[in-house]
Amino acid sequence: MISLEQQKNPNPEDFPSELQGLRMTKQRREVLAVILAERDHPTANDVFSRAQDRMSTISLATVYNCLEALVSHKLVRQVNFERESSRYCPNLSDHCHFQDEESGKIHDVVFKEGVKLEDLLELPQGTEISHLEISLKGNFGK
Amino acid sequence: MISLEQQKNPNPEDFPSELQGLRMTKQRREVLAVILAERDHPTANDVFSRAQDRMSTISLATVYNCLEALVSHKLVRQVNFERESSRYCPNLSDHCHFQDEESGKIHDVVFKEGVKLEDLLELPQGTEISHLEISLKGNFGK
DNA sequence: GCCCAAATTTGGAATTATTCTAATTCGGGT
DNA sequence: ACCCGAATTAGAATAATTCCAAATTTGGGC
Ligand SMILES: [Mn+2]
Ligand SMILES: [Mn+2]
Ligand SMILES: [Zn+2]
Ligand SMILES: [Zn+2]
Repeated sequence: MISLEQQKNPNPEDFPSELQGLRMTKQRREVLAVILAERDHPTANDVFSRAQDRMSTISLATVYNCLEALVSHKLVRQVNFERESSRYCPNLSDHCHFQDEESGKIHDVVFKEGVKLEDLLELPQGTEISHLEISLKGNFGK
Repeated sequence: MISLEQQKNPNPEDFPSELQGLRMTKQRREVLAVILAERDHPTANDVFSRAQDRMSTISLATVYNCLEALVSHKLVRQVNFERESSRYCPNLSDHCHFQDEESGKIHDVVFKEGVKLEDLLELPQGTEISHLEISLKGNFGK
């Protein structure tokens, strides 16, 4: 059993045949490997072209199917900025996203330790949050 | 000079001919009035049909043009949830959005007083934030 | 008021990320 | 090896948004 969390160059072969209750098919394995291989935030198309390098027969529809399966089983995160195409993130730890307006690149931003959402927002009590997305845009000082 | 902030039934006629440096054309006035008339978060299409009630000749392209003009001049906020179509918000005060998963409706959520972003996030120093979007999903307790 | 250039509006076509469809292939269990 | 439900595939469909080029409206100068 491997730790997917911080492996540098994951070998798809090493993934168990099931993760989080999701059957690891050849294609899902490949898509997951592609995402885990880099610390960036590729679009579905990026994932598609990277996956094609090692599996030339994979289809874009399959990449979308795999991404949706991986996201719903919480093996990767989906990241949205305004109306841009979705991106996919290998980092499962609690974090949010900052887009550098100059390069368009997306960076992970970690929450300070011990901060709770209720400390920040006037939420009507009883509210249950199932999903939270924080997205920042800006630049790194002049 | 009127206060747009909390007017209940704004009369487009009352808007000055220029706001925030934006020329108030008939159509922009109408689109703005539609958005200010309710405290909800209509889509471009919602705005289009509401605007058509009083201005039957307005076109969807124009609604999109007007929305983009109003948003960029900060007379209206644009709100995004995942890949759903954009919504538009009349509330210019500092707040974020909660979507009730049962009804799909979007509610404004106010920030607690005195909380600063830097208190929450490990931002590399020097970072300048030009845009921030916080979106929550969930439900109101069982 | 009239004229002009510039800005805006308009209908329709184009774009494009994503989803859908229906047919084919795959794979684990027998 | 055979079966059956699940997964993959190519291609068509969808839908929000943007683009385009023509028509209209606008404000400013005369
Ligand atoms: Mn998300
Ligand atoms: Mn926004
Ligand atoms: Zn990330
Ligand atoms: Zn709002």
